[in-house]
Amino acid sequence: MTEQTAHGEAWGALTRTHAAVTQRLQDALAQAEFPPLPWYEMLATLADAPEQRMRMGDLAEALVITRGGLTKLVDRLIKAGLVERTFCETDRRVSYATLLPAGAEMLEEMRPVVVAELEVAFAANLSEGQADQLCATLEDVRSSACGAPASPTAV
Amino acid sequence: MTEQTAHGEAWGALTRTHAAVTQRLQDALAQAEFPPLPWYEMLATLADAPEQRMRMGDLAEALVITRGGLTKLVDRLIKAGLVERTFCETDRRVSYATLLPAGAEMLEEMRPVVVAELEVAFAANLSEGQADQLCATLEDVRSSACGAPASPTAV
DNA sequence: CAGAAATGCTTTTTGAGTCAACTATTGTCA
DNA sequence: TGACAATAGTTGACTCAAAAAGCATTTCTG
Repeated sequence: MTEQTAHGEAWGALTRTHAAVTQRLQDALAQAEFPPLPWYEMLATLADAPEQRMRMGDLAEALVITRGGLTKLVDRLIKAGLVERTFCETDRRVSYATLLPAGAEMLEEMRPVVVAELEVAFAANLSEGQADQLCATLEDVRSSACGAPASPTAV
Repeated sequence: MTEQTAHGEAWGALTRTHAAVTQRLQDALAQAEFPPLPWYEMLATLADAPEQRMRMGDLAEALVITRGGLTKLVDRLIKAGLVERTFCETDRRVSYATLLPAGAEMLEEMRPVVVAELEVAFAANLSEGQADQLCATLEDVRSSACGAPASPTAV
């Protein structure tokens, strides 16, 4: 009766599955002597962005980490020569993380490793349609979770 | 073309959804001035266990953290008087984390908060059947993810 | 057009978690 | 039996990330 509800079970499954897949990706990257998973996610996100750059705040949101955490993550990627910090002409508060050619190269080296692991994790027991269905369901849950809290702080 | 594959999308959805629900639970507990989520998970896991106790190694696996991490987590719960460390008569290497009455009480106080948030996150857009389906699919993915690596270290 | 509020990012601090090394106990097998 | 390996857990050094405070710039408002 840990959670006793079906939703509790779903929550547990979500946690365990996320942990298992994450672990798998991290292990695969580490074994190939590639940078850690957050680096890959950042490179991949920037590669998709217009002009291959993003504002710090937007990037933090995309990567699901705090702004403070992103600042330091970007620092590490800069030190590795994969990314650079550029600035906005019209608003001098904002700074961009901009993908460098070396970062794009690294991304292309890492991508097959990540894709292969995802194939194993997702494709093994799931049809194409099931994967799409999973996506849709998860997004439903996510959007629900982003709403107002259930416990209205009471009085 | 971040991931360009359907599985990449599924991976992204999994990550975002997990983060959103986790954040929601953490916020709700913090606002109610309750202990953090890992404490709840530990209390709930122990409450389900036979004799309300578990070996350290098993508990670590159930909570998806390392043994070293669990040792310290248990230390904190012990300091809070919610749990105690007990020992095995027949194998003096093993120690148990054992739920104390105060821990069981705390669990019952926390449970409604967590359940309410999970209801909102999962029940809002999901039927009962869909939730079960989600569970099953996630478990499939998890079991696939626990298999051997895809990139066979090459040569 | 000042002064105040809001925005964007960084810095600092703090705390939790991982990893590797270590102790203690039990199991194996020659 | 006695040495060696395997298992269970803890400890300490380190890394990573979150939270809160801080600084600079921009926007809003009277």
